[in-house]
Amino acid sequence: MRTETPTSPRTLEDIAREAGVSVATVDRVLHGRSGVRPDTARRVREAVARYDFRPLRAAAELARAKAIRFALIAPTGDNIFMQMIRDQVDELSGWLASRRASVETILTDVFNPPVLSEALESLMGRVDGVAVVALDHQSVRAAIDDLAASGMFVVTLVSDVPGSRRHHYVGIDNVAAGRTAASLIGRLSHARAGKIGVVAGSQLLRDHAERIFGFQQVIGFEYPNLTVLAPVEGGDRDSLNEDLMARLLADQPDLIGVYNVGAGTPGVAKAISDAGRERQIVFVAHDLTSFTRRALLRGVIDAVVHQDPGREARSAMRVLLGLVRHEPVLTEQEKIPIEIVMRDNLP
Amino acid sequence: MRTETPTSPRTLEDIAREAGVSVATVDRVLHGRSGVRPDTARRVREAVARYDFRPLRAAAELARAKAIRFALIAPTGDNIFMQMIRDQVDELSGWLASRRASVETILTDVFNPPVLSEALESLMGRVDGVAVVALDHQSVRAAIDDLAASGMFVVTLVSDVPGSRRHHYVGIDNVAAGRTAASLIGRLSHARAGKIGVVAGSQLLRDHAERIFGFQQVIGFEYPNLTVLAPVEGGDRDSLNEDLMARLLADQPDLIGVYNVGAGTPGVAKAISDAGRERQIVFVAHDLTSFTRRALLRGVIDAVVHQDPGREARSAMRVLLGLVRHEPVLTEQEKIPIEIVMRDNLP
DNA sequence: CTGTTAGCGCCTTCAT
DNA sequence: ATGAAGGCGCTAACAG
Repeated sequence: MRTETPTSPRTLEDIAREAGVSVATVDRVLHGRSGVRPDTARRVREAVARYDFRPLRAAAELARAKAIRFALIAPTGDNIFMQMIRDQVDELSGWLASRRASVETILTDVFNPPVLSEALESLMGRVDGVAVVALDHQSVRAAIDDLAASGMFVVTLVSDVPGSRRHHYVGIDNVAAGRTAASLIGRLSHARAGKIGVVAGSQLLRDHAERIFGFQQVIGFEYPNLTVLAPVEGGDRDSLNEDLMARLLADQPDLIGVYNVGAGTPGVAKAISDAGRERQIVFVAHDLTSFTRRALLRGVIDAVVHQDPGREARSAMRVLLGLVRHEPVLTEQEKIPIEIVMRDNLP
Repeated sequence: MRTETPTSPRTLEDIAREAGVSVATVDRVLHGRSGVRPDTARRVREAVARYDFRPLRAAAELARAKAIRFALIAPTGDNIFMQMIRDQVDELSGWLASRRASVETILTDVFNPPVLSEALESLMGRVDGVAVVALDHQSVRAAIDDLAASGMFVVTLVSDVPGSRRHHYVGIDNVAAGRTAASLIGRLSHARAGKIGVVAGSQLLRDHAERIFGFQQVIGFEYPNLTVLAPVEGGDRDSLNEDLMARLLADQPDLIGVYNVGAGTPGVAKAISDAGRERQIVFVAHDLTSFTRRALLRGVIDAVVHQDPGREARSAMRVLLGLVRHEPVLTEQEKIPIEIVMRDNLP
């Protein structure tokens, strides 16, 4: 049995001949430009439909070919996951170059609203699109809206700014990610009763806040045997996280699970190891890095809730390029899945 | 702080001028074609390097532009996952058409080696590349080798044929998938002791055999409390699977987990539900479908080991197109991850 | 061994 | 409202 998808047969010129008009007119109809009598437009559309005509992308690209400039705004500092994002974007430079496009990476203190919004504003008129790891704050939202209003394309990355006029968000559904972490801890803790510690970077980060929300929701509804302690905030830093975690372990003898919402996982892990509680505590963290990979293999971490930085980087650049070229965004393909990584499906 | 990736500045012609040669010579060097004196080649390469020159893809594509034909060989029958693969490939027809390419889907009895290899042989000279869901059998391997030798590109899909000359395999690591299923069942069964049932389609299918291997390995080494029963084979059919599963449940009162390696999950699920053992048995199956999605939500299935059919379809077509155009395959980007899907990270 | 040149299919002024 | 024609950058056939 066979299903065929024949090659679209002809070119603009064939369609033009078929419809009894010139190529320029076909082009106008194809791009919905004005200046075509409704009647001729119809004839053209019919010819297009009859042959299932699709303009050859390569030719269109070549004919347009203008240099395009993008920017990536990402946090300074040693957050490994953010480094991976930056590296992955850098690795796209070849891909972009062969399309007459380029990215410029701007590192900034993302935790500081005025600094971040100034970095955004500084791009006005200098680039065609920006991908930004953003804090969800009034002034940041305003800056994004400004840029969008000026005709620039804005994509939020990893953490969203929902109220804003950003054109697209590239990242996981963080509420669902929190729920996922909760059900992992719930199911891996064997119906024992006890307390669950939550370590976050800052609840001002929308992704962190959303994860905590989803986490509490599922534990609260489905695991009455478990109690979620109030989240502690360590600013995504190892040293602070280690102190906070050590105190938690000392204060809560019946702690049976830990959820680290943000970065700084090595600090949390160290405190757990130093307390000699590795095997007794179910530990779920985010994002696969060289550290979390080793910790999974050693059994310190039980599961990682992951988002693929390579995929996010590619998606961001692909979406920006598509927006600039007025191509439709394939939402299905651009959705970033929440990945559960345990020892045996380590990629 | 800023990192810049400037747009590659110029065109073939600029490089030619810079190197004091003609565009044709630059083109030759760029594509490693013969007929260039080593010395001039060096000068060209230097100019290319100096400007970090990248040829504009769109122009190259346009200049080459030949119609390309692909085929997909997939199983007949009502296997939902295979339907999804077919649908996803069909949905790429627009993407392909705008690149002067097309796919033809050929349905065949993949379980039958002679039929499958004949279907493969029939493509000889008719298409430029084929993606095939293959049985790992002597005659199939021979057919693949024949096609490859004739200059056709062959990609195996979902299930690999390792000994053959196929150019690429698009699909998950099935041994790792089996290990993943095992550690899910092991960890979700709360250290209880008991038996684990395994239902497969056929051990002649390489993917099924590999999954079983990985599964037994992990349960054997890491969960001494669990015993894996001999796999039963239901040919991926619901009705047969249901019977087999019902018998298993009747015969094994201490059955605490079930791993369904292939399709026909509804049959297995029905037997478990009818026996009233939904809550007591840890059930892990493969591939997210409308059925497994509902079963996850209802709690009948505890976890699904998934591979994304859309991603596989796109990867297969992208790789084939790349092979035909002699572009390098980005192995990193084309790797298909093993996804763990539980209720809370349902996409 | 190297250079010249005519396209590839579409977009975009500029005329009409 | 419509058409004619010159590019866009690269490839490949043909000349030298």
